[in-house]
Amino acid sequence: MKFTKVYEPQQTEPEIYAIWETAGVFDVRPTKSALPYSIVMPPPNANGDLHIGHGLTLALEDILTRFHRLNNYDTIYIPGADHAGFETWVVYEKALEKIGKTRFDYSRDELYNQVWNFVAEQRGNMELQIRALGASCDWRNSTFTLDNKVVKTVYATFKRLWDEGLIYRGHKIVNYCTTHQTSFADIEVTHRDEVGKMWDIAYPVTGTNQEIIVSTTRPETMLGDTAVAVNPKDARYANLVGEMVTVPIANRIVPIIADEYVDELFGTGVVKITPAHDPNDYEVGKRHALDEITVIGFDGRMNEAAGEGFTGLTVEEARAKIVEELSAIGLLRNEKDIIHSVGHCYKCDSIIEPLLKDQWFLEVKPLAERAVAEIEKGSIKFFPEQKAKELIQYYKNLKDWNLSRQIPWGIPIPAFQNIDHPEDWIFDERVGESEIEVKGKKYRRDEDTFDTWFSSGQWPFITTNYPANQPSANPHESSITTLHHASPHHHEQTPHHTDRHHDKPPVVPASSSSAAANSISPPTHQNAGISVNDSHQNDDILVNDPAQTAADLMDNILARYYPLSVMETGSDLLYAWVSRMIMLGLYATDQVPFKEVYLHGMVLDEHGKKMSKSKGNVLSPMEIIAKYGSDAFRLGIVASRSAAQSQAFSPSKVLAGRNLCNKLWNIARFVQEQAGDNYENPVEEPNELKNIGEDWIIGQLNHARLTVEKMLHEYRFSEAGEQVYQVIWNDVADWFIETQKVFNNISLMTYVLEYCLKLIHPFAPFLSENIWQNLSWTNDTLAGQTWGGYINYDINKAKDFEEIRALVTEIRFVVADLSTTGKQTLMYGEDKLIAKNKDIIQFLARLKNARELGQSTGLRLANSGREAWLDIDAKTIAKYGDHLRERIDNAQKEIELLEGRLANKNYLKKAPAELVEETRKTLLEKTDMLERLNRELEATSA
RNA sequence: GGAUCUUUAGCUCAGUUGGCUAGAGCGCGCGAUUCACAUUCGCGAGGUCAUUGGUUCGAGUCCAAUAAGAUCCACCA
Repeated sequence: MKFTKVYEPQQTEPEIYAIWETAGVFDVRPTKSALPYSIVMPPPNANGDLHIGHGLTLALEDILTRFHRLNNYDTIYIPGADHAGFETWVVYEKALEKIGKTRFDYSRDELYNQVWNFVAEQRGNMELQIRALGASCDWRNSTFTLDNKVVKTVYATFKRLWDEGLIYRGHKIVNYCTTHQTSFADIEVTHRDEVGKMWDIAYPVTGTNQEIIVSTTRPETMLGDTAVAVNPKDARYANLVGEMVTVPIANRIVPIIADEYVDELFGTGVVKITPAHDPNDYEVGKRHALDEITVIGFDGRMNEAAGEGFTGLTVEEARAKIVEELSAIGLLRNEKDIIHSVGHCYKCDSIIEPLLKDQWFLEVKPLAERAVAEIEKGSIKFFPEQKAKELIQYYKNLKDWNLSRQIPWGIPIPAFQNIDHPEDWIFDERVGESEIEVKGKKYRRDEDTFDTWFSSGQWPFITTNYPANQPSANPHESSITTLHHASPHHHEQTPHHTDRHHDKPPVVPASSSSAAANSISPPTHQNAGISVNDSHQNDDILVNDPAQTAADLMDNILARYYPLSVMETGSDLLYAWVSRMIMLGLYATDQVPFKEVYLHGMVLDEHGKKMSKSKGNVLSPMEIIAKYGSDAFRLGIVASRSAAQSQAFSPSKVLAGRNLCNKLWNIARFVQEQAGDNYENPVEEPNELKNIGEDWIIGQLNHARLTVEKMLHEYRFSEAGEQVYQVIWNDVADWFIETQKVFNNISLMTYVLEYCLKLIHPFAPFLSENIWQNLSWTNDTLAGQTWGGYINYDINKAKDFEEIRALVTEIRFVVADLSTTGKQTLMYGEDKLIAKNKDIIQFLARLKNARELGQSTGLRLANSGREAWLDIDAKTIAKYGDHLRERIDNAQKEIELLEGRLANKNYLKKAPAELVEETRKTLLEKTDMLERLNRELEATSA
C-alpha cells in the first residue's frame, strides 16, 4: 500500500514532473491521424519570479493542452522566455544602482553581456517555476526572444517592411522618459488627471500697444515658441492674424497665425506654439512651416537654446523662474488651478516629455486595415466576444508606431547611417560592428534597439518556424542567403532610405527568414494531420537526407501548428500584444496567427483590490503551491472566473481544491485497498453492471465528461472545473463508493477511478498522475493516455437509483429533523424497488432494519410518494406536524402557480407543447403530493 | 470627450439560443463519527438576481433609462 492517509503534494510534485519529462510525454509527436492543436505560452519575463497572473495563464493554457492531448489531438504547447527589453532593463538598472554604477559606466556591448548573464540566471529559475505549475510544454521547442531564429525573422520582417515603404525614419515628437532615457510608444504612457496651474501670459504685439494673452500650463516651453495661434473664425483676433508678437524673455519675434486646431472657447482662445515640445504644436508647425526650437534636452534639463540663465535648469526650475520673471516684468496676467491629464512613465512615474527625436516608425495603417478586415470577417473568434469590437476601435485610431528604444538590452535595429550623409540610411545585419563600410562609404550603427513588442508581435510564426515574409505572388523566387549573411552583394541592393516618402520602393525580393522556408509547404488546417501528402514528405526527409538531424526535422514539422489554435493571454495585452500579432502575422504569413483568442482578466486579491507591493497584498503562486500544492492552486485560481473579468482570488477556493485532491486520493486509496495490492487487471471495460447505482454512475460520469468537453470548447473553465468537482465528490464519493462498500464490484470501481483521473487530469495533473503511478494495475503515464469511448448503461436502472437516492435523502432528513435517538426501521408495503434494494437503503440511510409490512404505521415518507414508513412513535410524530404544515403551504403555492400558468390561454397557445405537457405533469405530481401530505397530517394529529 | 465592463446568498463569484423550485466554494446553524478521507459525514438556514419602465405566454438572462463602482482609449494650450 503506497497510499498515505492524506495526500501530500509537496513531497511528490517535482518527482512527478520528472517522470513526465523523462517519458517525453509533452514532446510533440506529429501524427497523421490526429488534428493539430497548438498553444504558445506568452513568454514570461526572464527577469524574476512568476507572479499570480502567470499562474492563471499557465493553469488555463495547460488545462487546454492536457485536455486536447487526452482527446487525442496532436498537441503542442510551446514555452518561451522573454528578454523583456525595457522591463528587464529597469530591473537591471536597479541592480546596477545598488552597486553604485550606472549605464554610463559601461559600453553598450558590455551592458548587453552583463544583462545576458543576468537573464540566463533568472531564466532557469523561471523555468523551474513553470514546471512547478505543471505546464505540460514541449521544452525542446522552448524559444527565447533573443534566439537566433527570432532575430533573423524580425530582421526579415523589418527589411520587408522597409522595402515596401512601411518603415520610415521620422523626426517627430516622441514620448520620452528623461529618467530612463528612452522613448516610448503611445501605448506605454500612463495618463493621469492631476492638479496643475494654468498661467495667462501677455505677448506684446509688435509695433502696437496691443498685447495678446496666451494660456499655458507649461510656461517654460515658451522659450521655444515659434508662433502664436488663434482660430481663423475667431472674430476677436481676426485683425491680428499676420501680425508679429514678441515672445517675452526669449525676446523672439514670431507671427500670429490662424489654425483650426485652436479652440476659441478654451482659455483666451490664443495658443502659444512650441513645435519642438508638444505633439499638437508640432502638427501646427508643420502646417505653417514654423521653426522647431528644442529647449529641453533628453536629460530633462533646459539646453543652451533656452538661453542665458536657463541652461542647465530642470523643467520645474525653469518653470518657476519663468513665472517669477514674467511676474516681475508685469506680463503675467493670471494664474489658476486646473485639472489636466499628465503622461507618466509606466515604470518610474516620471513625467513623460514630448521631445523631438529621429526614430524608426512603422506606418501601421495598411496593417491595421487588414487586421480589421479579417476580424470583421470573423477569421478570429474572441472570448469574450466584445473584445473584437474594442480591438477594431483601437485599430481605427492607431497612429504610426515608434519602434526605436534607447535601451541597450534588446534586438539591435539593423540600420546604419552614412557618416557623411546623415540622410542616407541602409539596412544591414552586421549589428555586431559599430561601423561598416559599403561601397567605399562609411556607415555608423544605429545604437537603438527594437520595441520588444515588435518582435513579440511575430511570436506565433517565429515559434512555429512558419515560413514568413514570402510574397505569395512569386513563392519560388525566394532567395534565402542574402539577408542572413550580410554580403557585399546584398548591400548593393540595399535602398537608401531617408524618409517615408522615398522615391520608389527598392526591388530586392523580400526574403525568407527561416530555414523552414526551403522545406515542405505547411499544411493548411483543413488538411493538417490527415494529409497523406504531408506525412509522405516527412518520410522523405527522414529517408532521403540522412544528414538531416531530428532537430531539423522538427523545425520543418513545427510549421503545421501555425496558425495557432488559440492565443491565451491577459486582456491587458489586447492592444500591446494581440493587436500586433494579428497585424504582423497577417503581414508576414498572409494568415491570421491564431484562430481564437481567449483573454483572461486580472487576478485581484481576495477583497477585489489590485495586488501591489506597496499594499502588501501580493500573493505568490510559489508560496501557495508550497502550502497547498500545485493542483490546489490550479483548481482554486480557475474557479469562479470568467473571460476578461478582473476577479478576486479567494484562498478558500484553493482550500476547496486541496480538499478535492485529498478526496480523490482517498477514493483511490479505498479502491486499491479493495482490489488488493497485487491487483493487475488492466481496465478495459468494467464487468456487467449488475448492482443498483452502477448504471447510474456511468451515466453521471458520461454526462460530466460531455459537459467538461462542451465547457472547455467554449473556454468556460470555471464551469468545467465545477463539473469535475461535483461528479467526483457528490456522485462518486458520496454515493457510488458508499454503495460499493456493499457490492464491491472491483472492475467497475477501477474503471470509475480511472475515469475520474482522466476527468481531473487537465485540472489537477500532479495528483492524478501520482495516483496513476501508485495504482497496482496501471502502466506508463496518465499524461500520455487518451480517452476511450463511452460505455452504455441502462437509463431506467439509473433512474431507479435516483429514486433510491431520493428516498434515502428523505429518510435522513426526517430523522435529522425529528432528532430522535436510536436507529429506525423502514417498513414498506407493495414496493418492488424498495423490496429489491432494502439492504442498500438500510446501509445508506443508516437504518436498523428494513422490512415489508402490509399496513401503514409510523411516519409515512410522504415526499417520495412511496409506500414506506419509519417506525416512529406517535409522540415524536406529533412534533412533525409543524413541518408537514409548512410543506403543505409550499405545495399549495406551487400548485396555484402551475394552475395559473395553465389557465393562461396564451401560454397554452404559444409555449412549446412539451413544456406545457411538463407543466401538466408537474401539477399532477404536486396535487398528488399535497393529498399525501394532508393525509399524513391527519394521521399525525389523530 | 469616446468606449467597455460590473451590480445575483454574510463574503468571493458562476449562471451563452429567455422556460418554470437561481447554483458553487467559503462562512453560518443543528447533528454524527474512529478504519477511504476531520483536508470527514448527514441535514439545514440564507436571494423581490441594483432601481424603474418596456418586449414576451414567460425575464437574472433581451431592450431603454437611472444610480453606484471599475477599466480602457483619446486629449485638454
